[in-house]
Amino acid sequence: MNITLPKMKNCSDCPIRYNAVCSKCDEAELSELEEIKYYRTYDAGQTIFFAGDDLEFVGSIVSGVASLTRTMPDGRVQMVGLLLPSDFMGRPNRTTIESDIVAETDVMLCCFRRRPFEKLIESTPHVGQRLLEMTLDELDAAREWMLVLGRKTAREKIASLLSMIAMRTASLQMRKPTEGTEFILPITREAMGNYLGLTIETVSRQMSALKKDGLISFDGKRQIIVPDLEALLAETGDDSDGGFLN
Amino acid sequence: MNITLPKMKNCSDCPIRYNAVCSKCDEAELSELEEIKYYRTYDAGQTIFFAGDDLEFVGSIVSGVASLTRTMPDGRVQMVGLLLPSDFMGRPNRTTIESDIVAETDVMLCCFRRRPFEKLIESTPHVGQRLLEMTLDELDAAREWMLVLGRKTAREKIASLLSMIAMRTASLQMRKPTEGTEFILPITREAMGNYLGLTIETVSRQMSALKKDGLISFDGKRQIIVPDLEALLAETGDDSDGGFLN
DNA sequence: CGGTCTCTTGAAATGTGTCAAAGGCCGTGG
DNA sequence: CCACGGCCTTTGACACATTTCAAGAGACCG
Repeated sequence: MNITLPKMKNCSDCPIRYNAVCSKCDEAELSELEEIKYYRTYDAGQTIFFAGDDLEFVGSIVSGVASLTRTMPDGRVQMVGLLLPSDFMGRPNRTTIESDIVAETDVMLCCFRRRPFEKLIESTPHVGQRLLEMTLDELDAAREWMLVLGRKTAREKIASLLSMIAMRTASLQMRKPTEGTEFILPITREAMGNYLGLTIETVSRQMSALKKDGLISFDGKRQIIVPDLEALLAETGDDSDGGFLN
Repeated sequence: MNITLPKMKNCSDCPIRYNAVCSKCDEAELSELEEIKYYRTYDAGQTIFFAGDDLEFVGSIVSGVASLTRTMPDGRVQMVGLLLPSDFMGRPNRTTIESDIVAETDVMLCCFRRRPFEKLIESTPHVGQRLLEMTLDELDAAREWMLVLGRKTAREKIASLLSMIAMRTASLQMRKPTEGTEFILPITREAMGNYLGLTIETVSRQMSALKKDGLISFDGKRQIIVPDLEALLAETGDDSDGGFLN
């Protein structure tokens, strides 16, 4: 899954300028950041960090999708986070990382070496405040996911994942999500299974079942068409349109 | 499950002074906090906030245990967080709360009305910095739990929960956890099930199985004795002593 | 056009849930 | 002091969803 990487020179051109950890920064703060930032790119499938690695840098996803996964000694894998453009990767004040971080698609990162970034948090409050907000949002998302993992059926899990991606895609495109939506699944069946705590066979079966019931259809393996998002949301087990639509 | 509530007048007597959101504050900052703080107590079983409630205050757990739970429309329940002494409850910059918060034991809170606290975060950086640290730790814990929920068997789930509580108890008592430990389970079987994504019957069966295998024994229903913590850890499916022991 | 990888589908195995009943603990009231 | 009722927990039998094991289909690439 190749995605053209944005070409940029400075922060004002940056596609995630108003969503990333730097979004609250004024011009002065931004130029401080600009001095220490650097870009890195990864190909789909490449591992950005291995669990246990020294966390030499932190940064923002500029484009692409990366996953955080934990692996048990016997090989069972659970995805514990999905990093999308503008999401922050790594954490200050921690020298090692405890999950693998893998580029699910081609990924471009805006990086800061960890130490200088930590100092920057102390000196420029807006970065710390924004990072707190983003971390709280991630915590909410993680908790939402705990409900999915702990209590939902396989069909509800798949519907939840597809709805989440559909909602996000629709909102990026500034469209009312009520009518039909289509999007490209940025992850493989295996990644879906690892995200949802299911085997790939179960993922496949439930995808087929949703298709048979007319809730989704495919265009190829990855392009998903959702003719009626509300109908799909009804399959998630959550409150109908649980606050998403309005 | 009753716990005697600490009697205090000011922050310097506070049992969580060096762990809570205020732990980085100097004297000046502390007296600012002191002016706006107030205490509240709840009986075991009482709900502190209902999902959807207006978040009028935030605060720290001074003593006791509270849980965060989400409930699906059909009644399925998943616990998404367990708040222990010094943990922070609520979040700044969010007007409503999306989980129920329930006192699992008698609970004492140190509260701040939300608005003044939000202002305080902007003015006293140490509070915000500490809150960021604590939130990042919670996020790590939530991710750890996603692995438990998504990929572990019932037996491994129970072993993970018991190990976690045993480790924490041992470290509070400043004891090497290697040899025997005993502790009081602060939660009911139902709460265990809700935490682990299991029914109470499965919890009960697995507890019995662990007992039959000599990994734990009971003294009453709630007092748990762990003769050999490493043996219990080996049942969690994680790396043997995964960084906990040292 | 053969090889590899991902995905789909089928049949059987199994772990956990569901339904049901009984046991233990504890406070209340006779 | 004992009996009663309520609540939490345990245990059993059976049902069922998901996993496991296995084979085949489809897509992509050299």
